[in-house]
Amino acid sequence: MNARQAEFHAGHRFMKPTIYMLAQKAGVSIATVSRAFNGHPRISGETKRRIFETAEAMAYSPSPTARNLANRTTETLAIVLPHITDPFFTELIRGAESVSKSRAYHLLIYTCEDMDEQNLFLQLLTTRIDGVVVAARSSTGQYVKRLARQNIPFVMLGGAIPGLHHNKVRPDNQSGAYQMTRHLIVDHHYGEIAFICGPEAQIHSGERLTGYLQALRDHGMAVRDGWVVAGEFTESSGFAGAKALLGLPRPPRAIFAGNDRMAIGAISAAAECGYAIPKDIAIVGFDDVPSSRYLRPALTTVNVNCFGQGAAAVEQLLDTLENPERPYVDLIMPAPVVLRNSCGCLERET
Amino acid sequence: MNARQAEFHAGHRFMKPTIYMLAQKAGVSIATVSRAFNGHPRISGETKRRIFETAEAMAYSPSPTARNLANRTTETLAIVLPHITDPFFTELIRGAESVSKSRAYHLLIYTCEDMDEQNLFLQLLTTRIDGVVVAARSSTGQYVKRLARQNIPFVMLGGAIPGLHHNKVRPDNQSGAYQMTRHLIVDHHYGEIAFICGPEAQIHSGERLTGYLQALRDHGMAVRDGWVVAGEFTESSGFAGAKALLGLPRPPRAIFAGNDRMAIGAISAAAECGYAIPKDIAIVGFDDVPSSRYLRPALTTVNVNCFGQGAAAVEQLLDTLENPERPYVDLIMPAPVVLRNSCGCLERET
DNA sequence: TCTTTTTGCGTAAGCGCTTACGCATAAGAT
DNA sequence: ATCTTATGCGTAAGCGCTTACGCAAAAAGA
Repeated sequence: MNARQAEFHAGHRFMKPTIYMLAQKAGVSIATVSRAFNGHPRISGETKRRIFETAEAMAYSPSPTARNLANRTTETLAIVLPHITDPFFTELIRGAESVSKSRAYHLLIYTCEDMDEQNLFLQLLTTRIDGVVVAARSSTGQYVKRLARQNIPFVMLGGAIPGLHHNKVRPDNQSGAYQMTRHLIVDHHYGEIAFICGPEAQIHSGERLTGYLQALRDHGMAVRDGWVVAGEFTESSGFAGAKALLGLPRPPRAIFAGNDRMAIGAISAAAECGYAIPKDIAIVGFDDVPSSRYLRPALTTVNVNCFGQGAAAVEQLLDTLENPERPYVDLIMPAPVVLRNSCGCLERET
Repeated sequence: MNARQAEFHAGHRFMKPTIYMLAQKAGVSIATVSRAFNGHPRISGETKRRIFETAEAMAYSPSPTARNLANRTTETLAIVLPHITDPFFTELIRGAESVSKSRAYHLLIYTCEDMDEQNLFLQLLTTRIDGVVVAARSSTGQYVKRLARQNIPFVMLGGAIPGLHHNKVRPDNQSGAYQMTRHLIVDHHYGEIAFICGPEAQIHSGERLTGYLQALRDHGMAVRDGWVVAGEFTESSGFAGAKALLGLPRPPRAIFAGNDRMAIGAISAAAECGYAIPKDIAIVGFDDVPSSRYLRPALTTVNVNCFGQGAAAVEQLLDTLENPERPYVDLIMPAPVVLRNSCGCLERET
């Protein structure tokens, strides 16, 4: 079989060299070739040298697919995100990529953007992955259950699936929003604080809103009608939201945007309406995306350590991959307030 | 063998169901199962139904790896980028993803960020891909040659490898920069125009610089010493570059940043130095990333259709994958100037 | 009714690797 | 010099699929 295969292959024109062809040329068996490429100890230096030499000469490199099949592993992870437009998610990816690379795993990125979630998860099943990191949306649960059923390890970012035990990492959204609101109330004595909320489909939105409301309540402040407006976590929705707020008969003294992108839009809107920030109106965000310090004024926001979340998620995933018996962990990342200028604090850091 | 394998598998606890197990339970041969899952015409509706039913019941889904091996294709593409922090690249990815999804391909994203290029390309060889899109940097050539040697189809984004025939798509950087400079000179009569250049390693940088210089020359304007400063295509380097420029004994009347991120940094710097934009100084960018219209003032820039580039690149790749004899194409994307406010033009679009 | 064609399915040989076994030969121990 | 043990390598059986080939039964044609 060995010889026949080698001959057969040699007969073809552009066929990629296989382990059979290499073995034949190097005058060894395919087992030896395999051992050379896998760093097996019981192989002589001389043989190894010869194999690598011939491999180089014929531009051989082992077929990853065949390897995957024989090894029953792909060394590949996937990360599922709503989209990659938001710096929040790109930072997440950077974190995830950083640790998957350091542990020699490949990372596939999937976005729901131009595909409904259901199809995405179906496609996920047709690819070779060892595990998945899923950035939760409220609708994600049902699909993730499919993964669970197929016994594909996964970790949820920012959410939990009821009735399912699994790894998760999430920022402490509620506390972050609470502290930020508290800062505006207690440290700046702003009386009227509006909130631009993110989309319902994103789990973060609700948690941040809750923190904001809780802080108002705890400090005896009423929630005025029309002071919580809906946004989409995008610049344009932040812009629109702020315009609406500023068009109110009695505009707020501060705007708390549910994320930094909306804060950026809100700042544009306020500037366009002739408001000085933070003198006339304070605007703060949430996420602390890298560019928020390059805004003028520099954005006061809540740091959720996007990079760290991505990194932690992959770390957990790889840990349970290596040790399936390992108990699931629920990692809650602290979300500290980062004071810059847009709230009225005066530090200057660039 | 069939029966033995099935029994063997059944004996294990958590082993994923294989085609053998499914075939046994459904009372057919593995060939029939395979045919059912591949939409083969010569199979009865009844049998197919039964197979899918049992598959559903035992949560079977065919192993992608085994399929890949048998089919000698992976339906997976890779895209190699310097990083994903820049919206330019995320748009590129969006474009690439959009067409690869529509043609039922998977897309792997690779960044050089925390890994030197050489390792990245080595890792690329250990994954299962049918082709690669490479966003060129000046150092990329040598590595891409390796791909060529392994007969892996690829297309270059923004650059060409000398001595190698291949597909490429690139923006018309030089013409875009030329037109933008011309706009500042001819339409606004700005006499002193500085340029913040991108890093040498990125091919775009040089081309844009060339266009800028050419326009100055064509309009009889001298290039003043110190008016071309080096940047890194990041906000912070744009900030620093602008600061340097504004600290000059005779600061420029306009700053042309080599990309939008640097323009954002430059705007911050100018604002911080008390300059009004565009009244005191005009600042323009390059790329037209989505958020540039949410800057205040809205950024005048050059549109390079990042999304379109990514899409076109994948399209070309898939085309040569489907038809290897197809001649290589060199697609040059137009790079029109987009007039907004930061140059002094007054349109208001949001 | 007797071909001929079509339909539905099974058998077995791959796809290109890994690895358990096992067998010489070389090295070490006694 | 003899008996272990270690070393280097080959044989062959998988990994979980696809598919060419072939055969029986059903459908169509005569």
